[in-house]
Formats: sequence, structure tokens, C-alpha cells
Amino acid sequence: MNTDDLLNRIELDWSRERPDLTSLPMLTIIPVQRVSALLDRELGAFFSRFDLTPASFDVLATLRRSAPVEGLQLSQLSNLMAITPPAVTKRVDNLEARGWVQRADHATDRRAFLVRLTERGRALVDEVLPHHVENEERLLAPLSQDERALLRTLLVKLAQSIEAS
Amino acid sequence: MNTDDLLNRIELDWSRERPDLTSLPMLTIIPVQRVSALLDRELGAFFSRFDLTPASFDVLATLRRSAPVEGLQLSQLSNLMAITPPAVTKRVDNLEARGWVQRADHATDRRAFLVRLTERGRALVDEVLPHHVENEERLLAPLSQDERALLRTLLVKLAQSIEAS
DNA sequence: AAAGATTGAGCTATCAATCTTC
DNA sequence: GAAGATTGATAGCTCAATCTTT
Repeated sequence: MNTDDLLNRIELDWSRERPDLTSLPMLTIIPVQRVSALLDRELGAFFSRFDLTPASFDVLATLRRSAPVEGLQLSQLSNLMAITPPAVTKRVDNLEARGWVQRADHATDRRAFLVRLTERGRALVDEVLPHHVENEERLLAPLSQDERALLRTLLVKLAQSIEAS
Repeated sequence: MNTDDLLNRIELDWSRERPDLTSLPMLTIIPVQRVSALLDRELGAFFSRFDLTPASFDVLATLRRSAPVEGLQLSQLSNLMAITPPAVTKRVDNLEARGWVQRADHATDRRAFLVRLTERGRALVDEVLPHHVENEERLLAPLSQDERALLRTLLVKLAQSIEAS
């Protein structure tokens, strides 16, 4: 069932079954999760062409744009990608096994180490990136620039509030 | 790093590292995924108070609102919840083991069966639902009713386009 | 052959516990 | 004791393959 029909049906169903409750908040939250899931699937299909996943590309792109040649700590990656440290460990393990990143000793703290792109890893990001941007552009095609800006503004407002709590 | 700072940093980083590319599509897509992940976490924390997960409550709520007493087929649940049939099987297994749903034979098609709420399952949804709506209301508090409607409109437009492709 | 549901393999995430280093 | 990173347990999802029934 498509998203618009689903939302209309949910509204109708709940107004019949539980007229004492408002289904309004659901009707805002569900499309956020739905679009996110749809985007994940599309991006997953795209990255599989390069033997990558959205998660692994996230690491490569974060390292590429942040750009200190010495690399980033795992805890910094965790913070930037908004996932837990164990999840970063798994992503890095996977990328290291494929030769796209390396772990290097931290200069002053032996508990930590630095994750950095290999030459092959950097070349891969730089090759994939333009296609990735083009693909994202395709997905966003139905929205005008103004609509995209508006969407971003609303979502940031929501995110800030949840993050603050 | 909070969402607003992250987006600004991403924009700055890419304009320095790859000025030939536009980071604009990313700056729309990332907050969608970010807010969705934040909401998942919040809802997960909420439902854990009732020994539930967002995924399992989704099944219970779908059955409750759709409301045919005979139940829904697994394939219908798959369609309504927008997840694959194997994922529905797992969710239903879990809920059945806890006594909140039952599988019943389909009247005319022996390949299929109907998933329906038990009395305890129905009572659980009805108990949790008002708190769930209240919690969602709390999460959406920073957005006015107009902003929520706008957000929904933009997301539905995006979803429809991706679903059609 | 097609449809409904399940199983198995593979990924990725979380949380809690652990190990080493500060 | 606290911080950085990892491991183990648990759980969710996808896809591909399978089994039964239509």
C-alpha cells in the first residue's frame, strides 16, 4: 500500500475504533520512518553496485570529508555518524578486511588508534561520490529547492528537540 | 554532534574537499534518516516499559485498527507494515509466543492463515495506545500543527515518487 | 507456474559486560 | 575510577531458496 493511502486509512481506522484518541501525531511520525526506510532501500541498491552498503560508505565518506590524513578515532566516528561504538568497530573491521581503511596507532594514547583511508579507499570514495550525489538528486527530484530547504528546517527543528531531551 | 552542527560541518567539509560536487541532496536526506533513527530510539525506550518493541507494537496496532475479528493474513500485514514477509513471520512468532496474537486457519485457502489479536493482546494495545499517542505528542511538541501538516505533505510527496519508481 | 508462508544465510544495530590504558 | 575499544548476547531486517497449496 502506498504511503498516502496508508496514512488516510490509518486515520479512518483509528477514528472509527478509538474516536477518543487523536491519530494526528502518528500521521506525522509514520511518513518520516517510511521515507527513511525507502531511502535506505534505494541507497542499498545503489551501493551494492560498488560492493558497498550505506553503512560502510558512511564511514568512507566521513573520513574523506573530515580529511585529517592521520585519520579519526573510533570514538570520533561514533560521534559523527551517530551510532554506538560497537557498531563502528564492526563497520571498520569490515572495511579494513577489504583494504579500504587502516587502523594506525595513536601517537599519545595507547588505548586509542586512528582509522584512516588507504589509497584504494580514498580512490573508491572519489569514484563513487559523484554517482551517489546524482542518485540522491534523482530521489529528491519531486521536491523543489525551496521544498528541500523547508523539509530540512522542519526536520532539524525536530531533531534538535529530541537530542536535547 | 547535534544534527544542525553536523549538517553545517558536512556542507563546509565537502565544499572544501570536493568543490566540484554539490552536497545539497545529502543535506536533505541525512536529516530524514537522522530523525527517523532518533524517533526509533525514543519509541524503543518507550515501548520497553511495556515489554514491547516498536516492531511488535506495529503488528498489534495494525491488527487493532484494521479490526476484522477473524484477523489479517500475513501477506496483508506485510503490505500494511511495508516490511517483507519473513520479517512479519518473525514478529508474529514472537507475539504468538507471548500470547498476544494467534494464528488461525484460513477458511478457504490452506496455504494461508489469519493472524488475530487474543483478548490479552487487544487489552494490551488498548492500554498502551493512549500513552503512545501522548509520547508521540511529546516528541512532536516543537512543531506547530501547520508545520506537522507541511512535513507530512513533503514526505508523502517524496515517498510517492520513490514508491512509483 | 504462481502464491502464501517459512527457513537459512548474511548484515547491522543495540545493550551489557569486559579488557586495557589513562 | 573513567575512557577507548572490543566481545558476546539479542534482535531486527533483507534476499534467496524451499515447501505446500492453488
